[in-house]
Amino acid sequence: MKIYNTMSRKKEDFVPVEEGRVKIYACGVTVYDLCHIGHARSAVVFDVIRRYFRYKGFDVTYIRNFTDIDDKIIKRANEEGIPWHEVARKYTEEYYRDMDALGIERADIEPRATEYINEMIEMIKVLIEKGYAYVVDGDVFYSVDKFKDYGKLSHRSMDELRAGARVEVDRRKRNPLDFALWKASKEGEPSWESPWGPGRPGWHIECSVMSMKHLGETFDIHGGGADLIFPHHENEIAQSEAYTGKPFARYWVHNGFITIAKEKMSKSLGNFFTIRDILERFDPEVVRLFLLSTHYRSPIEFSEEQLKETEAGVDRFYSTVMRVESYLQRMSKKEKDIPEQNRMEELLSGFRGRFEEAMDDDFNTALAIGHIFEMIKEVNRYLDAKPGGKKAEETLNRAMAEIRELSGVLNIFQRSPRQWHLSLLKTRKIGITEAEIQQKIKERQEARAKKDWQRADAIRDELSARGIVLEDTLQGTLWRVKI
RNA sequence: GGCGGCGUACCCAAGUGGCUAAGGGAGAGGUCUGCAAAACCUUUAUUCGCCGGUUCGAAUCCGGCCGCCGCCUCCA
Repeated sequence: MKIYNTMSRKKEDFVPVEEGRVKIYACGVTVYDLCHIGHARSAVVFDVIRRYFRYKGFDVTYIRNFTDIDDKIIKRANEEGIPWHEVARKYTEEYYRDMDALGIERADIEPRATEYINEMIEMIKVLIEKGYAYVVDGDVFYSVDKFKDYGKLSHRSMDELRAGARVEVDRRKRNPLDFALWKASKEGEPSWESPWGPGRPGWHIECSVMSMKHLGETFDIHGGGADLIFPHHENEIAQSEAYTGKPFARYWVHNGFITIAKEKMSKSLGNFFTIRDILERFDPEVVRLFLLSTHYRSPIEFSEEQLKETEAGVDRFYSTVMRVESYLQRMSKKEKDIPEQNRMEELLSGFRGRFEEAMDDDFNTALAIGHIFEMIKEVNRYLDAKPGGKKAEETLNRAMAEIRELSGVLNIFQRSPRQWHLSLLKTRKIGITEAEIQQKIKERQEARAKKDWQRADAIRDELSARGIVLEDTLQGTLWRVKI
């Protein structure tokens, strides 16, 4: 497997610290508000990375943290007039609601910063002892000048960083780039006792502590959104490596941004869509496929248009499943020699290899999805040749099983066509039940039996006006939600 | 200002030295159908922002130019 490492700016062969095991730490969210689609991207990307490692037979430990104490949470608490831990609790719950919907599996360990205050204090103590940190009025700062490799992840020298600095300088810092390990709390703010007085941890220290505690001093993959490269991950490296004297993470994996009108989606620009907003109008599987249709490091331009196109893609899959199921129900038992049989078998036998090749190349989900759609096309083509007999039945079953299994690694295409369409009925807010649709189909069937085309078409038009499409097949009439 | 990335058809998007430049969406024509729908077939890039260069051979490597974006600040 090859993985692009932000540290080396190259794709590297993946060699785990411990054979057969992979330890992943991905930075999660600060729970102070609803998540937007950018958070969803990061979560989906690492969810797939984790699933793919597992598929490859690795014993995976995956950690995703929650930052449950920081300035934004405190600010939010003041705005809403509730305690800070209520804010954290509430938005952690909302996070799960969104991520569960998107098919993101829970991480193996989901640590919260506030559960590790003591460990953070211990680590800060050692950093002070080792001369990497200093105390000023109850604050503790990390001294970046003491860490010779500072800037190695973001590929910037200290001078370059300083030259571009746009922040107001805290005069108490020895170097403007020094960052807080511990922040003294002001009156009324949440605080924990520490050797430096009451305060709370800086942002970066939690990830160093929690990853080390659960994954050891050196682990395999550390990642998150590309905006975390500097300063967050740079600072984590400085803290952790100063503390242990060992390399922190071996592979740094960062996902690209979601853009709107070519600009990065962000809170401050106000150009963001929450996951909640989007799930009001699109099925979660559509969102998931959309996010995986582009390589994880490239930017994705978010648009309604693109989601609609993706929706058509999901529907294409489930339509094919419907078609296969319906065909299998009453296909001819007679063996039939068709040229498509060889073609199908050949394509099918290479499918898994193509899928893995794509995924082994830095998790190229876009290409992998391309291969899945190619197989969907081939299955349809095969059906058009009207194959018959035991061999055809086996071929169809095998093809669908394989498509299902490999799609499962991406956690897409796992439902039944019926579930998909029932879900669409809900998402589209079409006020009609399946029973009502079946009733209409029955009425229309009777009209068709009498060759009363006018009546039959009227029923179909009526349903069509409500967003339901009917399909007459040899095996009966099927319904779908119009895409 | 410094550092980095991107520019592939009408849209999205793989491909980073050599088979016909994947796949999806959209449009047009056709097959199938009572008519449809779905599906399939054909069609829409002799060409990969532009200009040079290296090479037997480049979308892929090098140089220049144009355009867009990101990071250097909290941010997924």
